Amino acid sequence: MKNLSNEPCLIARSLALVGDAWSMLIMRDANAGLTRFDDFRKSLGIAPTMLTGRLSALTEEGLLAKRRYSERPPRDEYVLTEAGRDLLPVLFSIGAWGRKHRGGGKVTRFFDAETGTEIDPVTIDRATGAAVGTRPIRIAAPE
Amino acid sequence: MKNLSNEPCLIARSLALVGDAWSMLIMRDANAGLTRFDDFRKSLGIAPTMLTGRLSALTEEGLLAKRRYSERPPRDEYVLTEAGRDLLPVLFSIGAWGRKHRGGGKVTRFFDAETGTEIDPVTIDRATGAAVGTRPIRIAAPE
DNA sequence: GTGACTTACTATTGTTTTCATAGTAACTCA
DNA sequence: TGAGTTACTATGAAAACAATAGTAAGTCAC
Repeated sequence: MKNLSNEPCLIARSLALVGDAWSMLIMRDANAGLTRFDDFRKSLGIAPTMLTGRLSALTEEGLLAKRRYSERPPRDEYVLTEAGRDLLPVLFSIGAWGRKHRGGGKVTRFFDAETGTEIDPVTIDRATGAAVGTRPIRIAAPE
Repeated sequence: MKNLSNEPCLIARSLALVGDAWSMLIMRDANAGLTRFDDFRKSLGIAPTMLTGRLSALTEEGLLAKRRYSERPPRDEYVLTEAGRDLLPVLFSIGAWGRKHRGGGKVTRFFDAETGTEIDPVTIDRATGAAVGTRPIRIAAPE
C-alpha cells in the first residue's frame, strides 16, 4: 500500500498510522491500560517481530511513548500519549458499529464508571448537534 | 492475522471487516458516492486484483451490495447498504483525529450542506452526553 | 553461585499477501 | 471493422506476515 500520510484526505492520513488491525488492537489494549510488551503479546497472540514493528511505528508517530520503568534490569513500557488517548472515540465508534451490525453472542461491554450506565457512543457534529449521517454533507477538495 | 469475527470484543469483530486501509478507503469512497469498479480503481490507485477481492469481501459481509445497472453489456455497481452507511460516523471520527493530530497542509474538508458550517465530529455517550474519553470507563468481559 | 525464571526483544525461515502489469470478455458506438 | 468502455482475471516478483527458537540482561530461591 502506498504511503498515505500526505494525502489531502484526513481519513487517509490517519489510516497511514492506524489502518491495520494490529495497530488498532494495540491502541485498544493501550487504552485499556496495557503497557508492556508481553502484556500486548499475550493479549493479542501477535508474533513478537510484528509487535516490535508496530510498537516502534506507533511510538515514532507519537501515539505511544516509551518509558523506562526499571533501570536494572533495563525495562521499557509503552504509555499512551495524548494523540493515543484521542483514539478512544475512534475505537468506540468502531465498537458501536460492531454492536449494531455484529452484535450476537457474548460481547465485552463498556460502562461509565460513575453512573454505571452502558456507554452508547454516537458521533455528532458539534456545530449542528446532529448525528453524523443524518444530514447531507458537502465535500470540499483543497484549493 | 487470525480471524477476528468471533472475538468477544466488538472493536475486534468490526476490524475483521474493515481493519485494513483499502477496505476503509473503499467505504469512504462509497460513502462519497462512488459505485463503480473503475471509479474506485482510479480514485484509489489500487491494483484490480486487490479491488476485486475487497469489493467481494465487503459485499459478502453486507457493507456493499451488487446492483446490475446494465443488462447488455452486463454491468454491476456496488451500492452502500445500511451497514455500509453506518460506517460514516467511524470515518468521520477517524477524520477528526486526523485533523487534530495530522492536520497540516492542504486538506479535504466536510460541510453540512444545509447550514454550510464545517462538520466538527465528536463521539459522545448518548447515556451521559459526555464526550468519550472525558470520563472513566469500566470494561466488563462477558459472563 | 547455580539453575530456573522473567522480560523485551532479535533471527530465521517459510508462507501468504500484495503489487504492477498485461490480458480478456462482452459488449457499444462511429 | 476497429476503437473504446467496463469489469474484471492471470501472472510473476516483491513485500509483509507468522511461527518458532534464541538471546541479553537481569532477578530470585536455595
